[in-house]
Amino acid sequence: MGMRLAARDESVPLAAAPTKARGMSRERAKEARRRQLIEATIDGIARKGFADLKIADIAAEAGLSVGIVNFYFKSKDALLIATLKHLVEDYEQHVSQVLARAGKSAAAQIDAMIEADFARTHANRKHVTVWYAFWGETRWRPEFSKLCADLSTAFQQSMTEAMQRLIDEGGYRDIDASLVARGLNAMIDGLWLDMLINPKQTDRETAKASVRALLAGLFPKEFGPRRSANDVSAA
Amino acid sequence: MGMRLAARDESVPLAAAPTKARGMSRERAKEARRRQLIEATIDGIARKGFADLKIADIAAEAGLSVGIVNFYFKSKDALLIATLKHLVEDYEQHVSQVLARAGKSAAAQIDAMIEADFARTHANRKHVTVWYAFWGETRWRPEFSKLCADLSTAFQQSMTEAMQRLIDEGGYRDIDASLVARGLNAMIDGLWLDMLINPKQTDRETAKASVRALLAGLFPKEFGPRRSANDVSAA
DNA sequence: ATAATCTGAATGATGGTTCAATCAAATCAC
DNA sequence: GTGATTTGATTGAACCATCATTCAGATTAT
Repeated sequence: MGMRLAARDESVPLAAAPTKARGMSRERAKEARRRQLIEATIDGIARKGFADLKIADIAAEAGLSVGIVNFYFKSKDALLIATLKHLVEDYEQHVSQVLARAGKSAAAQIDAMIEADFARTHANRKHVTVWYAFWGETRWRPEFSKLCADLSTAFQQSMTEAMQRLIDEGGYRDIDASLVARGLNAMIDGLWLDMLINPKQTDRETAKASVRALLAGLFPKEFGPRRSANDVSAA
Repeated sequence: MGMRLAARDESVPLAAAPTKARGMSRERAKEARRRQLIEATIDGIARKGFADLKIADIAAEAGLSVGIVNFYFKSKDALLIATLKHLVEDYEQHVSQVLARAGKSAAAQIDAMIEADFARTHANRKHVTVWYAFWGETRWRPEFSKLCADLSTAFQQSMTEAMQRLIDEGGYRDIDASLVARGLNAMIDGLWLDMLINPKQTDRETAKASVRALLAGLFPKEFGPRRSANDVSAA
């Protein structure tokens, strides 16, 4: 390898490197930087798109230099995988929290899952944009694929269980819990796409109303027209 | 501009250029090549993904040289836009045909739209893959965005009209046609995503069954458990 | 003969990655 | 404690591989 020494201009001082907070252990500081770069990647995708996202964009978004990315992640690809992993974990945690806070009845749990999916913190333009960017690439990246499939399966399972409980307790006939749960989850993802493509026509509230409209037909006792969301949310 | 002359090896003959069929006018031949390149682009996206698709891949897929792409399209971007336009037009035509063949009752028309969406020719791995690739990029490409939004709006409108007719004629109460139509369309898109991410769990038939399961709850007379798809399909 | 079509090597721009130099924090020596 | 030394973190220019695009020349159709 030949010389690649830079002729640094001594008259220009280097930008002050952001200093870790006092008392923060090196290990924790390292974790914080990784997190910072992941957040910058999310913002970067939202701003520039998946295809146009450069390492330089991520660095700029984080207020750091380009070299730093390969110091904390072995490649751009590894950073993208870490970012999707972060999104998945964040989403799982969000749903768990909402479910734990909700009433234990089957209807309340289903309602909570819907609320979780359309919460302001997650069903916003930035998040939806980034999720669809990843989904668009999933097909050719096995690591993306696995993360998405596992999340989808887990959510599907929770929804099916709650649905089965609702069917059993409510004495409903001729309803396949698994099919309905799959349709419901699909509808939620599709409504996200709608919010992405037609934000004028579909907002969070309209989307939630759409989901409830279909639930009302299947489970009139719990989601019927005379019952409000508050009724089912109460334990 | 300096010389960029190639020292072509005269001993190797150029590959025979595919010749247009006899009697084909130049205008038609040109259209055929454009179409060929668009098909190659679709195959290329399906095979390599949006992010990794090179001009060389498209040319190879079409069995032509790299130079040809910029002869028929002013840029790679223009080719991608033409490809999406082709997909949109093809899909619109497909839906029109299926609707025209179906019975005129509201239920039959709704059923036909579902059948159209899950037809073997369109709800297959290749098509779904490519659509999601485009959707993933839509956010940052106004041309993509407009094409997708227009298609979505048109389909939404047809579905809402049929739904309203079903509600009026069937004497249903407390059902908002627009909300239900939006939910239904969203569910279809979401089931496509499911087929993409979890192909083992979700195939065309399961997906259709999911849609019908929800419709059965809302419109028991037309889609209820005792009625088969054939019943509503008949005029 | 002329125009349209087609080829593929050369070009030039772009952007991921590397790495020598520099800075900052932690540890050590006393 | 204070200065010296080691270790870790950060920078950004240089490197280099990768394409989209161009275009001189070859081929084919009219």
